[in-house]
Amino acid sequence: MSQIPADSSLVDRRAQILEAAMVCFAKRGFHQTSMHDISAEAGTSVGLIYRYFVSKEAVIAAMADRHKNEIQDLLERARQAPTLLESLEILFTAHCSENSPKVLSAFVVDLYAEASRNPSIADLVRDVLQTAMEGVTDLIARSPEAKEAATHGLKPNELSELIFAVARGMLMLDVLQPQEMTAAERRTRQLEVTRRLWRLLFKTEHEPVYA
Amino acid sequence: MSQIPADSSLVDRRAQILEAAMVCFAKRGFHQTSMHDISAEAGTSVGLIYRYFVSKEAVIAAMADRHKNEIQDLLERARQAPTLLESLEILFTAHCSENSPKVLSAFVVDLYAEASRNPSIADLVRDVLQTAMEGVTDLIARSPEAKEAATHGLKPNELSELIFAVARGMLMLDVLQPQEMTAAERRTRQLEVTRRLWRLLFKTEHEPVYA
Amino acid sequence: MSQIPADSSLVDRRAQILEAAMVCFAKRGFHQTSMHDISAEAGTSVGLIYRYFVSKEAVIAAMADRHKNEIQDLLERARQAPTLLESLEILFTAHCSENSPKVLSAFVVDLYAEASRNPSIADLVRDVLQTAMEGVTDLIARSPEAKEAATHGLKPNELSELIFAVARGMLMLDVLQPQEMTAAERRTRQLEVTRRLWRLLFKTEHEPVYA
Amino acid sequence: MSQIPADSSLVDRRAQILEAAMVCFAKRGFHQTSMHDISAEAGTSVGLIYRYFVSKEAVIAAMADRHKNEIQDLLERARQAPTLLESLEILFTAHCSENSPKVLSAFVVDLYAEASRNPSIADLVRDVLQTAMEGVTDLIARSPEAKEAATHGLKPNELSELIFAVARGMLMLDVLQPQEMTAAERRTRQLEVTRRLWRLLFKTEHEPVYA
DNA sequence: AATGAATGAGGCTTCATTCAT
DNA sequence: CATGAATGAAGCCTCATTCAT
Repeated sequence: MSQIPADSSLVDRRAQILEAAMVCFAKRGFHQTSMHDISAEAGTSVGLIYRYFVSKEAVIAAMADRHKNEIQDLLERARQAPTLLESLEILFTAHCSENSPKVLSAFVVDLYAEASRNPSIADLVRDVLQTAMEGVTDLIARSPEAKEAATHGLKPNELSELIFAVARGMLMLDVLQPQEMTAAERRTRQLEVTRRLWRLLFKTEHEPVYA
Repeated sequence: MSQIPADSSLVDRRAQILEAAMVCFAKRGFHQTSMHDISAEAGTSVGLIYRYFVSKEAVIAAMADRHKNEIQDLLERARQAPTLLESLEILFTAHCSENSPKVLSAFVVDLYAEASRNPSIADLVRDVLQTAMEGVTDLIARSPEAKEAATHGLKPNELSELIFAVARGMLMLDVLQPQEMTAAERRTRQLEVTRRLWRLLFKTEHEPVYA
Repeated sequence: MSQIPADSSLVDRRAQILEAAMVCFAKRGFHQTSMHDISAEAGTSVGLIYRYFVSKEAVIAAMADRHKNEIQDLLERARQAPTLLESLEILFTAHCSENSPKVLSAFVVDLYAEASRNPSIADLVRDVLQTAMEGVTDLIARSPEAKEAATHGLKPNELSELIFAVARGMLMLDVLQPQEMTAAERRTRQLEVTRRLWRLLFKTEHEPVYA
Repeated sequence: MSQIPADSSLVDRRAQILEAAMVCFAKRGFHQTSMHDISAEAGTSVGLIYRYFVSKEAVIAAMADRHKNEIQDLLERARQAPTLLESLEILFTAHCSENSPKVLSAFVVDLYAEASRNPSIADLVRDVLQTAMEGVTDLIARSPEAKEAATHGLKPNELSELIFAVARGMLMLDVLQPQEMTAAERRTRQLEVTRRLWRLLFKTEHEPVYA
């Protein structure tokens, strides 16, 4: 029943360490997180991390890479959604999910901060962004909502740029929310503003019903 | 009663150190910047910093505070502008200025990252944001453009929220730009997208002419 | 009673590991060589080394012991040589041989350095030295060259002491030679000076012809 | 009375640390000596060492440099001696002196070991050696002992080479001496063999009287 | 027998902070 | 006021050694 992956331990360990690193990075930031913090969170020894990562730098890079994959998965899931607006919602509320922490706003902001001084991180983030934006541009181009509606003379990629700008801006705002706020509350706050743009852009009369 | 030295060395020194700190923080981030880095940039000794700031933490806090003042000054200047769109432009291109570095995108992103784990910074940033947004809300409320135009049924504060979200989002994008890009180029890039929203919101037919 | 496996895997493994250790030790020195270095050079796992050696210390000790055996073999071969000078040459150019590395100058110098702080190594090195010197003393005592010639009133063991001192001194010089120098070139350099002493001591008129 | 050097603290500290390093290096070798060892021996904090040396590597390099200076001083003192043999004795018994440890045999052997894998150390040691040998070659050339005597047809530099080889070889032997042996005893042992060569080379009938 | 994942102590280095001058 | 030498805790990383498989 339970499938055992061939290279289980190796893959699992890496993933386990990255999971722990994500928690620490989101909580304390890259450079306030010590290798000891990560190993403690992962429940391993410090030395073990170096079996899977050459350096702390490499953990950060791998983390960034994982983020890239998460976003790609997210994009894939977004593509499956029946309507454009639902796609956007999937894409832009992942960081307000109760579930296992995959895309956390504090982490993303830190990632951009890191990108500002680490060219290889900058390249990666730019790449993620471009892929995601192209995905959304594509979604818009295919979307009946966007087609029918007069989108104010804006081209799909221009719409996409605006949508991503607002999403990033709201994610940035998210890190200011008090710790007490639940994921659901934060999600509501995010969508409130973001949807306002979407409506505007796509002149939708009737909103889809979200769970 | 108490004499306030208008430009005493005390004030100058503080400002000089903060100026140096800003350069370092933008270049390396808060936690990669050492006190020695700051003192070297300021051309003073390490010990001197401790005469004006109780700790590194305090330098960061003061830095955040300086940022608050910068934003308030900016807001003041924005209020002087003849049109709403010009006001917005002043407000949201300060970080692409050639001049002495007062509002730098890398610094702002770092500030938000810091806010995500330092409640007192978070409070301050929230405060700055609220003040600025109220200012813009007010500008919108008074603006003939916003009044005349059908602003899609959105209230001034809702418009303001959108405008700020896009501005933050574009600032975040700014840190990804390659180092070689000049301030002017980055400014163009920022405005290109941001103005698209403004036009949309305010249905302006004819753009103001910028230099 | 107890069967001694002539070339059992146990013996081979040990030898294989020691061979690898010699390469590493000569290249990096005892204490810069990690157990992983040795296992990698030997093409085995780290754990395996601990099946044959109780600790890294033990590898060094065994290495020293191997050196002792090498020197004894060398001495034996030296004894077979037809003339005293040929014997000496065999003895004192082993470290300039192209062949598999058995006596390497860098290793020997490191061994003496180690001896200076590890009494058991010091004992062993002293022992090796004494055995070899006694061997040479004996060779001299039996040698017609040394007998006939007026050896300046020096006794065989005094001659031997001088010969060994110069040989050690030249070996020490050998480690300073640039890496590019071939074994043959280094050999020439060694013999040039060393032979000068031999000639002096034994007043040989006609040199033996070396290859 | 006591002269205070202008840049006392800076020079003193460096010297103090190097002095401590020499003690540690001679006792444990370069790579078994930790920075903590050095700081403890010097009676300072670990961090302070980094105010005067960029890295441990730099301490070793400075140490090697100090050695170079010591040898040059020694050479100068050797030049002052009335006879060649006295000069040689000064030069080749420095490492058996009771006084503050300036040239220690264990350190020198370690230095050669280090030279075998660190090209910049090798360069320095080669340089020291060449300077010293040229000095001795010069002393020989000027020496009446060497001139009058038939030096076996050997040229001054050839004599010098032999003398240095034996001296190095005896220094190497010195590290094998048990710890209990006093400096005086070791000195006697060194000279016993070394002088035998000198006598041989210079055919001196009457020895100078040593203390 | 053999492997290599795992451990954790310890080494090098940095850096916020203090304090004598 | 100002300096920068000094401290020592803490961070990153390595490595000898163990042990489950």
